[in-house]
Amino acid sequence: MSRPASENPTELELQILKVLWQEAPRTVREVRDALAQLGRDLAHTSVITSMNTMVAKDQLKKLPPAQGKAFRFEPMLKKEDVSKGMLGDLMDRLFEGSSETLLLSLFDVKDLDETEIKRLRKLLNEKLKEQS
Amino acid sequence: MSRPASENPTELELQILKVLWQEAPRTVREVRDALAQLGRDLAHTSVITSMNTMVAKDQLKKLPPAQGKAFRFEPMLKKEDVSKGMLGDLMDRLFEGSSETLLLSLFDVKDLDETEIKRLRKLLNEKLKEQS
DNA sequence: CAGTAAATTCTAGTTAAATAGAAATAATGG
DNA sequence: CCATTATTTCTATTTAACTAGAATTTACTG
Repeated sequence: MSRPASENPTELELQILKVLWQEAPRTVREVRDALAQLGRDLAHTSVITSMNTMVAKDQLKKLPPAQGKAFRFEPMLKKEDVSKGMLGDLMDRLFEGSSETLLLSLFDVKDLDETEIKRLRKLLNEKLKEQS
Repeated sequence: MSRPASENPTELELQILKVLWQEAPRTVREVRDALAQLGRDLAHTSVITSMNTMVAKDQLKKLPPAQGKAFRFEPMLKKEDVSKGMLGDLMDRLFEGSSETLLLSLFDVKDLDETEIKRLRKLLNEKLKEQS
């Protein structure tokens, strides 16, 4: 046996998805430029290769060219779903599915200041209200 | 160029670390058995190979045999640090470093019930208290 | 002390992920 | 309609991650 394909997007795939979540559809060149902007300077062909495998994985959809010859791509996954998947995965693998343990760990990650904690609390209160 | 080594432990490495966080030091056989218990049934040699690379990565430390001939291993990383690293990484990559966005996503992951939300709120309140 | 049982080391194979060049293709302006 | 230029397709390379067998080493037991 070998390494299994991960359920969630890989690092590059995530970056490409994030670019397309901002605006879609986009051509490979547009995506490449956006990645370069973020400091990920890839060859044009590398981006194509990656995006084509993403199409094969049903992460992207390939649309016919608008005016030129360049295909356009749009995301097939929603940001919320990917976030949900990745965070849920981490929660299961690392925190045994406990949201509390996760929150406790969040305290370590960033030194949350008072304002931030209160904002988080506010979120919880709103969630409580909308649920009852 | 090729695929870069990930900063954080891989899946198998994480499972091995978790076993050793429960109790250490342990021998390869003990770790292997614990993994099998969790449904990850690997050949003895596979576990050795993996644990040796973990030693090379300074994730584990190899201790001399106690009575038999089997080396014992103990974790060099603390659970809190790994959690911090992995969660922080996810927060940066997916939520642009925003703990609020992360918390909002947490709502999607699990349908938190009232009790759970209140427990989370309690955690925040305690954090507030200890910080002032 | 020799044989056995267990552990380790060495070697190797597979797949995923990342990257990119060469060749082929297609659009468009002169 | 042809040459240029951008785009895509095909192919290939590299490394990480995962897995495990063969050969070797080591400890204990009768």
